[in-house]
Amino acid sequence: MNSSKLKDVDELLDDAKLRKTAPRVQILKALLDVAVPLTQEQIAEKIGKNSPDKVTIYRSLENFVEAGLVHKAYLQERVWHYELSHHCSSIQCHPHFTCTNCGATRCLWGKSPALVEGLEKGYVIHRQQVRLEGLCPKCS
Amino acid sequence: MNSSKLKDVDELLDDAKLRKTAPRVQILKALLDVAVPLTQEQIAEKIGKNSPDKVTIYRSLENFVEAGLVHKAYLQERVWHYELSHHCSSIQCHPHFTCTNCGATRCLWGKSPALVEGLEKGYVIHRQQVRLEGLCPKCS
DNA sequence: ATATTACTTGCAACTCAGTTGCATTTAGGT
DNA sequence: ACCTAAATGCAACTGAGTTGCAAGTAATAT
Repeated sequence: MNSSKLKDVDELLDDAKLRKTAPRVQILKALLDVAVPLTQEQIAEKIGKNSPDKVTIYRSLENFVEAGLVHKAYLQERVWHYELSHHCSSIQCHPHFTCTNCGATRCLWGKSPALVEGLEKGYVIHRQQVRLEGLCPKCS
Repeated sequence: MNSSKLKDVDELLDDAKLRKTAPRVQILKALLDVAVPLTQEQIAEKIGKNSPDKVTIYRSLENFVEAGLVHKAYLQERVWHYELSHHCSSIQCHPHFTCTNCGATRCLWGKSPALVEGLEKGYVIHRQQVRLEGLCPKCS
């Protein structure tokens, strides 16, 4: 926790017009700390023993998603991962690469493929998500 | 159920070196019948009242995935969807478009974006998945 | 054709990420 | 300081998918 980060968190909450509560600050700081998407469980672990209840974490994350602060992605089986959406275009987040051997995930900033084209008239694309599976340098 | 389809199913199972059992034939026929990915529940519904147990459906689908006959995709929240993989490249299935209003899903055959490039040395891509959300012509 | 055996199936009970209901607490305006 | 809508925490729930195990069956060997 450093002061510049705290300021960021305050600004994020202000801009999103969300009340500044302890759990929300804790959760946002946890997300600011890392460069990869986290699950509810990982966030709780990162915050430590005075972490908010898991229900509160889920609800806060949902608030953040509604406010556009956070993106939600499926990376591994049956678990949501959350990450800050700052620096993502609204229509397309960066791709995620997950190693099928060690499970590590990497964000591929600036490597988004072009948006799918050629859809019939009437289709409106709100979001494109790209997920990659394979082996990371350690495991290949 | 028509004979050409039955023949297809037989061939698929033979080629995959899987035993020809009633549940597997029923499930493969259900998948051959449609052009969109189905959930376990939708498959059971499609087969009707003499559908195999849901455990059997899951296990058969898993067998098919291992054999490369079927692809698995997350389209909606927390539910796996399964579809035949015939005519998919092994590294990249076609993208899927899901309407956030009516929930309908469409397969975008032949509209795959280029594979993500520029990964650091050592990364090996086994699979790229693309998911689109937005509005379909009926809902836009 | 029958026996053998490894593979499959079905049931019941379980797991676990995520959700819901509700009583209690708290942020932020008055 | 007070008030009220919004946020929190606990306990109980939901539902997709899984596991263990006994019973059934396809494909092979006899």
